[in-house]
Amino acid sequence: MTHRTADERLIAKLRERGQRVTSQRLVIHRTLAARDQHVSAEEMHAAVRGQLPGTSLPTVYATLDLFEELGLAQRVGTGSGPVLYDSRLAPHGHAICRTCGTVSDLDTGEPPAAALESAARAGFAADHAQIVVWGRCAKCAV
Amino acid sequence: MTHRTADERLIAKLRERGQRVTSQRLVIHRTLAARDQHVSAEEMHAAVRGQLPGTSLPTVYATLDLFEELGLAQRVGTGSGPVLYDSRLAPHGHAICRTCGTVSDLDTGEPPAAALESAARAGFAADHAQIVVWGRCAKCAV
DNA sequence: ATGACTGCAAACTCTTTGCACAACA
DNA sequence: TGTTGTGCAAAGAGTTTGCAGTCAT
Repeated sequence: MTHRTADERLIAKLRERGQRVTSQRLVIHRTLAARDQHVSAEEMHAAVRGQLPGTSLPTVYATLDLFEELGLAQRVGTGSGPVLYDSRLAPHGHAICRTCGTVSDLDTGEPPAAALESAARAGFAADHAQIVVWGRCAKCAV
Repeated sequence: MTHRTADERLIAKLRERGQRVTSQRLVIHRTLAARDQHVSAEEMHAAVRGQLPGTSLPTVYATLDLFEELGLAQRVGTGSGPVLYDSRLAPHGHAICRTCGTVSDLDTGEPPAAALESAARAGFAADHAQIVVWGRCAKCAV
């Protein structure tokens, strides 16, 4: 996806909700899309400061939260260390190393229907599903 | 599983590693097993203080971490709020409400083979897999 | 012009660490 | 008796909040 179309999708979503298009939001969105990888708020802050000096960490947090609400990013809770935000929206999972905490992507395909059915049965309106795998990465293998 | 056999499994694992059997470990283990549900360290602390007053929060954290290493509990990172520990070791998933943060169990069956294969291909030694579903719970549905 | 957004600083929550004492082996 | 484990207090990491000023609309 080009900058142009990615920007336009963000702008459309913001306008739709009467929210403002700011340079911080544009830059953070581009940075997220360019990585196509999970990023922490701190990492995003560091990356964005290069392009837009003075950008604050609270703004990065607020913006990533906003993107999650807009469906442009997905939160990944690892259970240790900071929350990560992922711009890769196609279904995929994450492998978390118990030793070094590194998170890597997994090609897992669609989540099993049983999970979504079980959620629906409980009256839970699911909008995202992912598989999380725990273990030791190649580097940390015993 | 009775108290007796659950205790003995813990004791065996501790002895195996030359670690000590303390009343804190026994009580926390029983409390975790009795709930058969995800619990935060704070919740565990509150529950344990009733039976063993004076138990400290750092000890609860250390003990839950130890149980995870022993394979007696599983860490669940929700991405918002505290980490939860789960004593239900049979494969199941978690549904996390974006609004109220409540986590509920899902009967998801076995994790898809594709996920574990993808992990193995990357040299990742997986010991646990779970499905995480995001959305709105019945109470918070729009 | 006006209200949403931002930056700054401080507060807050959750978790870990350092150290002296207690208690399992 | 020798350590491992515990409690306490304090520090640390990550995230959120309050408020004054800025900027998109």
